[in-house]
Amino acid sequence: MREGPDIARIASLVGDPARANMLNALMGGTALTASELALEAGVSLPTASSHLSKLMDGGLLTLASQGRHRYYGLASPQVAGMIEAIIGVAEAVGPKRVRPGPRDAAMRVARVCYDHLAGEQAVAMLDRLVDRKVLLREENEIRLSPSAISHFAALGIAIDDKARRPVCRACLDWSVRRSHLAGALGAAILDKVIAEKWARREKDSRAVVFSPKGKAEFERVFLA
Amino acid sequence: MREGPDIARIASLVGDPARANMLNALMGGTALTASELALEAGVSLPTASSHLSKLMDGGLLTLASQGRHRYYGLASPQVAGMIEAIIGVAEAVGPKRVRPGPRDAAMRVARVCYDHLAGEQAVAMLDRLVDRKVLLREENEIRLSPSAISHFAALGIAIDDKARRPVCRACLDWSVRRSHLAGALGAAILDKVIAEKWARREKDSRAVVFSPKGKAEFERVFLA
DNA sequence: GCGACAGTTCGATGGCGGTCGAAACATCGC
DNA sequence: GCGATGTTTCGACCGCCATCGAACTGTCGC
Repeated sequence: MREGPDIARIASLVGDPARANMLNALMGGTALTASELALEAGVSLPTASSHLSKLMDGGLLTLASQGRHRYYGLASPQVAGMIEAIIGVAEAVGPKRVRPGPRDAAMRVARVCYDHLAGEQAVAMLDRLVDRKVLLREENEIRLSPSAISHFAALGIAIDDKARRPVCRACLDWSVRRSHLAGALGAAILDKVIAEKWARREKDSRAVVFSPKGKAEFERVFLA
Repeated sequence: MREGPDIARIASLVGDPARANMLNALMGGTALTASELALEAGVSLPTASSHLSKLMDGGLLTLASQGRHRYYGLASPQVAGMIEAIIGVAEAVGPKRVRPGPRDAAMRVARVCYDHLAGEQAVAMLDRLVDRKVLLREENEIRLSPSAISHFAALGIAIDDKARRPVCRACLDWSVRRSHLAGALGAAILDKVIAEKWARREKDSRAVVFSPKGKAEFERVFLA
């Protein structure tokens, strides 16, 4: 009966289907407006608004007002991590709806996780960067090697290791059971993958689909 | 509106205060009976029973019947990991009830996590075992070094690397932000700590409190 | 200024689910 | 067998909360 942190409060926020759908949508990393989230969750605008204010109260979301638009996003990578953990259990526990459809398969290969790349490709990339000693992996933390800054600069990715946000972070993958690269660097790499049009984001999904040529380029640059 | 795994279903199971208390209690690692869990959650027996069957349906618990006793335990380390992740967010988000009381402080130093030791002491122990190359850490996995079996045998811990359960696993700590040792070996070490009376489990809490002498012994053996 | 659009607040409704007491069921000790 | 103890099932009650329509607030374009 003694209780530490109010875990039920947090979990029940995620426990409503409408809110869960919203959070799931926000796992894509881009902040969304109330109307978009209402559509995503399949509820009316007033209902969505009520849910959003609850999620705000609970500290799970951040809000950025821009004119008459209000963009909601996940409050922190930690929240994203929690949701991934819940997804992991739901996957493991409810293989009832086992339709490993094309979208599901695509998700395993590559998907967006908050603001960086996840999935088999992302796991392989981190492994390779560590092998090549561009990044140094120690326990669950990842650090830049001395050569990292010039290495990424050559790819057109500027690393600002003075920024408040950690440059590298390990993020556990739920499909593969290993880490991929999160943090500012992970985000920058995802940006590059999209900007170079190596891959495009699947509409209404976290899946990231590489074009044949894009895949080859990505592998040449990050997996060679 | 498209949905992958049923995340709301899982989260709502954790989202009820009574069930959250039960799960929290089971994070201690020992399986408990329905009556104990009812007491823990502060509800009547029928209510507890109903909650327990829901948690079973949801795949979060396992059940071991022994005569007229029925012992409930967490279904998997993955479930334990999810709960730790939720606790982490609840801690981060709700610093309203900031009473870093003695119990909380003790929890940070050492506590039980499912069936193994967590907290600062546990993190330090894993670091040291890796430094001494008894264990090998690679990404998020931990492996035995060739010398590990004899090393632990000398401490009275037999390692069965043929068993189905992984011997070593990394488990992320929510207080410290790094890994500690889980898996069969982690469990065996916790057993030893308790059996040697180096520490005792705080009543009704996950905290593990070392005696002065026990702490010295533990540090001599694992942190030297 | 005014109309259009984005979003929130209010009020009323409905249903799901948590709650308990009583009774049924199961297993133990003897 | 019998009573005692642990546990689940049943039935009824109650409250909370998700839901929506309508009205209100705020911001933009012009």
